[in-house]
Amino acid sequence: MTLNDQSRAPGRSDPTAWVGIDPSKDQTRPPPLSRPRIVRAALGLVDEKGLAALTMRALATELEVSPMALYNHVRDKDELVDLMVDLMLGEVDTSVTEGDWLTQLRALVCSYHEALAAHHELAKVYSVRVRIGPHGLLIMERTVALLLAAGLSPAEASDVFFVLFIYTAGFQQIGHVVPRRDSATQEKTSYFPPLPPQQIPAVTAASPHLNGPHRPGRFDYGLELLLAGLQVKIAAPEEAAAAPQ
Amino acid sequence: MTLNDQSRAPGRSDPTAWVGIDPSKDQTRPPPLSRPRIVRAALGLVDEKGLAALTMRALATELEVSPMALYNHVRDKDELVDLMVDLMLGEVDTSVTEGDWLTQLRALVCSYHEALAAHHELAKVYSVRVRIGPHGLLIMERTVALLLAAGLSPAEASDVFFVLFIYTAGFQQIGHVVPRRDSATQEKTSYFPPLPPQQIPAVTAASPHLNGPHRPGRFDYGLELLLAGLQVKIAAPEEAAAAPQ
DNA sequence: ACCTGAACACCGTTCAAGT
DNA sequence: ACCTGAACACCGTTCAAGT
Repeated sequence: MTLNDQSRAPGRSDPTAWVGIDPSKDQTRPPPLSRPRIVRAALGLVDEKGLAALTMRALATELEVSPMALYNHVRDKDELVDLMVDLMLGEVDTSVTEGDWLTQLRALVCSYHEALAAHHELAKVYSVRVRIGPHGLLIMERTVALLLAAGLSPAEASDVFFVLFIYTAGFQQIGHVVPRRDSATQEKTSYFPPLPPQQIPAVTAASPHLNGPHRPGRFDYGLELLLAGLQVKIAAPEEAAAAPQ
Repeated sequence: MTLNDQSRAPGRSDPTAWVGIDPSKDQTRPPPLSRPRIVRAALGLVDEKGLAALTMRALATELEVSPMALYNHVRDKDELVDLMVDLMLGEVDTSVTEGDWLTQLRALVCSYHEALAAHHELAKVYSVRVRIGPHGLLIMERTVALLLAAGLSPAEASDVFFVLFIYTAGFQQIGHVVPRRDSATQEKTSYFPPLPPQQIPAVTAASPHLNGPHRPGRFDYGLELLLAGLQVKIAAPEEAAAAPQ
């Protein structure tokens, strides 16, 4: 369940050993191309240089290989991204079984959050679509199982799963308020367009908290909000079915 | 507050009238290029053909103009997208002032959700970053004001704003589980990789609800979860400050 | 089976030139 | 001031050819 899970083809000896090259400095004579090696290199590239830097051509030069060589191991860029996401999700700890369902659920979602935060450039890719892989399926299974254990119906457990999933994934992509560039001076200005403060008193009052990156405990705060609401729904399942609107 | 808000340059007469062309079929002699006309055409293009179809070149041919003509009205594609997002956010109804803060907040978030759902291809763009415009700022102001009216501190109101914002925007991008393509047969298979059902009992039990697009009331369900949690926090503000984890 | 170079059909954007 | 065509520096991917 670590990053290295997919990295070693079992039973294959080090191909650089017989040449007498120190295997620790494997940059000099790179190991042969393989699906796991490509995926790990791609994740490293995105972590280091951002999602926009992920280019089949750039990845190929990183691996010291022709761009087209990649296509022998990966159908296209879409499939590569799917594999990268599942590699990232392999870092999620799904093995916690101590405590009640709420404790386990909180631990699971927090671990999911931490895996996404550790690769938050890749996490942005959720925006497009989710093609679920083995690790993603395992997380799904554990989450839904805990919600069923809490007494929810399969339909309601699915709804809650999606809410938790959407909040956690969305947290990585949304909300980082970027300062605007002043169209004339090119300089970064305030994060909101020039409006007199008296027209936006609430934003002005909360300005230091609304600006900039997320404050450290913000994810946990929202998660507790969701879990508190969940406990309310479980305690009073009748009127919770339909929204009062 | 409608789509047409930016569309009419005030006091400009119809440039096709003097030629004797029926202004209703304005496709024959297009009106002169302008920032609002470009932005509306771009939004129409994305709504109709998807986000990937938004190309400066495609937009230019849609407007029957050279690609480079657009750059006289728009700095680059990034700025165009910002303008499109703010046009979309102009559809949000921020004028509801009846009822208590909770009623107003629910109405505001629902209207926000509906605007995004009406242009859900464009809504995906939130993934990258948010460059807030005048309409976005107005929504921010109304939301934070309602939360302050509910008795929250500026810091906590900011946290809640982001949670609502992340959930609503994230709902448009995340969770649509796409079926995988079988790597051999090219046919769409189940949305999860082939694992024996006894290894994923919870997913199997909830399978009809987890698969496919979101069920109709799912957004409202998650919103009520959040609002229920919010009411709990407001009722017991002391221990709510720090997450128990 | 795996890798390569050349080429195709695209992008966003710069630039010099037109009116 | 506004628009144009040509060109630049990129993309992902197909194809025919090599070993």
